[in-house]
Amino acid sequence: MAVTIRDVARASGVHVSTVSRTFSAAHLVNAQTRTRVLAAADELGYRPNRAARALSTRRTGNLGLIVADIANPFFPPLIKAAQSQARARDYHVFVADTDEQARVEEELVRSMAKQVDGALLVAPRLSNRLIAELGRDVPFVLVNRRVSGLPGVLMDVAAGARQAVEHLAGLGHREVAVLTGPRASWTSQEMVRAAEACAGEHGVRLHRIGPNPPTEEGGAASADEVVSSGVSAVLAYNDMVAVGLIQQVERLGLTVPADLSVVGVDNTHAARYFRPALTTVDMPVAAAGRGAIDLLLQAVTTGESPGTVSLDTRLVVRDSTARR
Amino acid sequence: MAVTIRDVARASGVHVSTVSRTFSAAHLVNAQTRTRVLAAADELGYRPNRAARALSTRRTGNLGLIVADIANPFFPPLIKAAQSQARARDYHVFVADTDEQARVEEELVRSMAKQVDGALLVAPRLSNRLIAELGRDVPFVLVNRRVSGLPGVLMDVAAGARQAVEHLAGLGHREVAVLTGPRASWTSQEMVRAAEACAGEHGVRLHRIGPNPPTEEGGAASADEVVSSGVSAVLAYNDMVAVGLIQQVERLGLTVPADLSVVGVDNTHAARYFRPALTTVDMPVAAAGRGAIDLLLQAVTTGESPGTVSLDTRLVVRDSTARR
DNA sequence: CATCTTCGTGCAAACGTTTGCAGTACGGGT
DNA sequence: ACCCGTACTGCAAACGTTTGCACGAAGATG
Repeated sequence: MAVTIRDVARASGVHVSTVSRTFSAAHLVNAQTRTRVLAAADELGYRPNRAARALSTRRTGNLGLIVADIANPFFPPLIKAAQSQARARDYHVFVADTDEQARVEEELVRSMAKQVDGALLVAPRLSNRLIAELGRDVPFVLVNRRVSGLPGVLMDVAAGARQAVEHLAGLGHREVAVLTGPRASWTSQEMVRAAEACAGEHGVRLHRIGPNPPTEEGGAASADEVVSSGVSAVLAYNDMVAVGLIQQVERLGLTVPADLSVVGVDNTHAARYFRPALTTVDMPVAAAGRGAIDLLLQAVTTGESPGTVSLDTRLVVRDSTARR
Repeated sequence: MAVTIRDVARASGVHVSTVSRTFSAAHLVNAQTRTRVLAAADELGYRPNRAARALSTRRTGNLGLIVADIANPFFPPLIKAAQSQARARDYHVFVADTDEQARVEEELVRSMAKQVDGALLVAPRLSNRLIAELGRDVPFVLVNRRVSGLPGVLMDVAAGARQAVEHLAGLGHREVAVLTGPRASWTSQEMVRAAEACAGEHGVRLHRIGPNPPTEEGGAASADEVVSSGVSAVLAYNDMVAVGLIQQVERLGLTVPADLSVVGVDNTHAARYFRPALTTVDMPVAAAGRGAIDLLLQAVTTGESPGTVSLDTRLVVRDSTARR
């Protein structure tokens, strides 16, 4: 039925091993034979069978990519970049979605472990301990999570948070709330840590409100607390939270940015077309996706764990923040 | 290294074939042996090797899912639904992104063909002829595209478009523009066809403007033409186009919906939080994803092509449309 | 000219499953 | 007592590759 290496061998008058080598180690075969084999392969429409190859080499050519929620606009550009980077290296990517649940995440990792050469864990919700444990089964690269001994790509959200707080301080805000994200989110922890340190330096009092689900609903739900806390500015865990918050406080009769300044994080597409357009921390999502794939493939092929790389973030000022 | 069927066989004192059968055809093995084997497997942490299985059965257990652009908010909920449906049936899903380019799409299908048991083509940009041709290599299910002989899931956007036109007609609009999408988009064709028929019935004149890229930029770019055409209402190819259009016409000094009513399509997340909140046609995206996977697995396992199913759409009225 | 490399190729044994076939044991029907 | 069917299990040949090893033919070296 399907055309195999054997058909190609027959058609070009060489042994199957030679055909195999023309595809997997071209330099080992004579240039003339190679072109002959390639011609025959092309003619017959031969495509190597990855399953068979996987069986021999113990490499599947597949990578896993686990995210909390594909529908969260933070992830698609990252997935897209990772995907195309992997494809360029002739790897396929399984994308899986954990619905923000640590249990599902663990289950996914376990079930993927044996069928991929490595996996990307993006903003995982698992405990460090469990991540380290699972990391013994499959090569991992973490995105936005730091676990000692495991390679990772971090977006330096701390720098962005500092810029945000300075920006707000510069606008005269002295009482600022930070809406934290999921408890297990490294990004959230970093953000809060940096914001607190920076607030101290600028004479700003920081109110911590959270944890909040990383969604519009999460933002909306904390509107009351924000209002009653008397702050004049908010740094939200992400753009969706910011949007949810803004909508709700406007329903309560406030205006953004006149009555309340709001800063988001992620610089998702939505931040640009929401009204007021969101001041937000830009995250280098595509670069992170590409970089993570590079690290992962390095780990997979060399067997040793590459280090951790950190990418810059920066504040993008738009219309949701104003002088107090 | 990894624990294989052979280890389990040894540990439980049976032949490998019996172990194999315990996992792939449990009814063929004695209940006692089965529990013994399962115990051993569990103890050793055995997981069947899918590549090896694929080699024997000629089934990979993988499905392909090809979309035009993961970052287009229309797709993630569909991907998510398809993904989880497939996972529940013990299939894995490769997601790939064509960047809206037919050539890339063709290449992707070809390269996936031999490594998946079937593929979902969502809103493909390829020609019918090519789709039919590629369909001979792999079982396909199409979403939002009708190609005779191939199974598909269609969202009845025509019905939604009719409702939209009736809605606008009811608000007193007599000159309406329709911003068409990519030339190869079945959705766009359906939408225009239905809108035209319906416009005729309600004494509305329909101006066709396009094709437009299915993005905000696409919408923004057609703002001039919309304004100069003198229409009082617009039906846009999708929500992103609608948003882009609205932003641009507001830059030109108009107000939506006071000066121009705009209807989107897709009912993406953004439609809800954009200001003005978008009147739009709701698409049953998750249901389509699940349904498409079901059809695909049916095609894969029975070998015969299931039919085409059509899902309802409906107009959701929000704040971007008003009486003329 | 003998010896040593290098290069290109073939041979055959893996890789971990599945599955058609054959064999055994047992219980029931005649 | 015999035969047959059923239920289970083992045997071994696939599935399509890769890869260590061996071998022969040149070419290089002394």
